[in-house]
Amino acid sequence: MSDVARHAGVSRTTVSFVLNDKPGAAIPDETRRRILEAIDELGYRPNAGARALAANRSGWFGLITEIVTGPFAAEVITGAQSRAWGDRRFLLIAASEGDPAQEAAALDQMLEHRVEGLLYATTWHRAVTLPKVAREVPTVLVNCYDAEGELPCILPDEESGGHRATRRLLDAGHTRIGLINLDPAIPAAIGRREGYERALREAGITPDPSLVLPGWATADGAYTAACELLDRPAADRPTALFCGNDRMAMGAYDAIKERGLRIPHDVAVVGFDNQELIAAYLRPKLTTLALPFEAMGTKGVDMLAALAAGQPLDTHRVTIDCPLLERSSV
Amino acid sequence: MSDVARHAGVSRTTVSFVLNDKPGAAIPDETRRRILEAIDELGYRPNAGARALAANRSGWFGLITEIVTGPFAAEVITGAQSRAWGDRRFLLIAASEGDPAQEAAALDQMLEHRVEGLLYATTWHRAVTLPKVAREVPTVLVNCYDAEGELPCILPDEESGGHRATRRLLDAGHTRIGLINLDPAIPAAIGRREGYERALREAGITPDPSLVLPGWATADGAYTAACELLDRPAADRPTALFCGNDRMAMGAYDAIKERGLRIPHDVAVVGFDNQELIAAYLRPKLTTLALPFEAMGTKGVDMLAALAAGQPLDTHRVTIDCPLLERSSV
DNA sequence: ACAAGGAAGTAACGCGCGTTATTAAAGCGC
DNA sequence: GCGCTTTAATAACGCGCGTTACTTCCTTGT
Repeated sequence: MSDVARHAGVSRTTVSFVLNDKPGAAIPDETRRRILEAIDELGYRPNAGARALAANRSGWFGLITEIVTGPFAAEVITGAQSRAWGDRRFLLIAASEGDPAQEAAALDQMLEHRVEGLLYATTWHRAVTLPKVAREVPTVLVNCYDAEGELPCILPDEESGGHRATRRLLDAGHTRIGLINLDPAIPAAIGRREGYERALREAGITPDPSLVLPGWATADGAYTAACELLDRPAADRPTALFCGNDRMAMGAYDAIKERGLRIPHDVAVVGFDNQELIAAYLRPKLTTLALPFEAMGTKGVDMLAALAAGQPLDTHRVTIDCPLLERSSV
Repeated sequence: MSDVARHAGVSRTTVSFVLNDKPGAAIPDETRRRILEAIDELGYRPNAGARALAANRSGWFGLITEIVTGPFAAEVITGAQSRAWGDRRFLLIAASEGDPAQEAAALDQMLEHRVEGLLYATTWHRAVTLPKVAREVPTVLVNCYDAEGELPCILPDEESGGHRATRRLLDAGHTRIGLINLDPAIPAAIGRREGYERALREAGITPDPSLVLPGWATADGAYTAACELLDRPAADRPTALFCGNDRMAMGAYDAIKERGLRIPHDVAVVGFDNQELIAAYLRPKLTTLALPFEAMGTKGVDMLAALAAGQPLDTHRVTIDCPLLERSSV
């Protein structure tokens, strides 16, 4: 920077002023031009670390995920990344791999790097408890919530997702709709079932509990559940299946095809999660709901930016819609 | 740090010495203990940015990928991450999204952050040309190579992968093995075919070109190719299919099942890429080869660390084996 | 007794930059 | 010509730390 100043025949301070567009500093166009020219000629590049030190503003946000591998974390990263870079902020990413020791180490490093905020994302919607050092810095939870309800969090709107899926099947003329659910105790299963039942009631149909079976989040479990539903007498048999996730839809597909039934003519299927590799390559392609991971990532950075700037949050608990992706299974 | 020094009754220099285990500095245990105690009591945490500035060693490596989403990039990140954190180095990750402007912007930021090395990873094995600013810093290519052959690169060993897959099928007793290949012009397709033919020749079988069909990297293309192979007269019909990737194996599965043939009893299948969501959930589960993305990521960081330390590289072009994952389709 | 040498610790500079207070020059009204 | 304001630019300090050169005190050997 001193070289640039010398080259342009000004002081280092002046260079700093044009570099930062310092408001209140009166720099004639001619001087500014000379400086920019010198920067260009010398190939000068400001040192981000030194700027951070001097300005007491690191520009870093931390992002802790359970696993980096896996489509979900990657989407959160993508969303957070794009939003952060656009704002000239940067993401220090770490994976805890579910190991508290690694998580603590990651947290330590982040604090040493003086992150201005922390994003904590989980693979599936659930409750978490953070180490208390995390309180030293603004923190936002993504796809999870803390039991005490103290930290702001961003969650998928499971209920409206369940409603939207069911509604889609109702619109296609189905009235007996089976729900092959996840583990019934987890928030996703609870919310989606609520949405499912609300959609039915709104259509004047009383939800039939015998049409709701757990599929235990596996293709095999869903296959078993689907077999049970499809082997009922014609009058009791559902003409559509809403599956808790896409892997389960895969199992359901097998059960349906095995019986010589066609998708979607005989049985329609809606999945959940939009795992591209499954949903887009099943035959026929699977209509499913997407978990809004990318949107959750960008929203997380937004909230962090607000918190880091000392602004209050309008909402402590944000839910984001799960959009329906139409393919060919309905 | 000054607070810690005052609290422990020593100078800041001494604190720095114990913090960095400065060799040659004689610190009595008693003094060291007092200092560590003060650190603990005051909750002192060194400022990573300031250390980097003073030591003139940022500790950052840059990682540029085409897409963050998608299983491949995520694995590279995982591998690089774990290796880097273990070495107290950190990864500044950016996605180019295939956009040269974004790529240039990312590169700029990385250089401003004074990365000590750059990892450039692509989604599929191919040639690339980097912007020349990338030459300002040690660079290693991952899953790609530069046409000039100047930059060190890490590539999957496609040939040995093709050999291993074919060998597995030969060992299971198959002698007529169909190859439903990727776009025949890309390095992956060429290498794998070479390995396939070498394995056949080693088993005393002359490769039959009519058994090699392009599947164009899609499930539909592979379905078509598989149909063509399976509809041949029994004597010409392959009893095993080696598919260019797992999505194509999916298409092959459909063709096989449609004909009432069983996997693996009537037709065995081997895929490539190990896309967990497909391979592990197809029924039966798919035996496939894994692209060693994670290993490539860790190796990349290793090479970068060596380069950043000024050590020469033993090999300019590293290939890494593609391990076989046995499941139930052979 | 004294020199030599090691142990323990420190003052002071510099890393690359942002920022504040201050100065010097230029413009303006009378 | 003199005061006053605006414009243009700078010297100097501090951010939090690593490091070098230097000082002081204590042993040890003869």
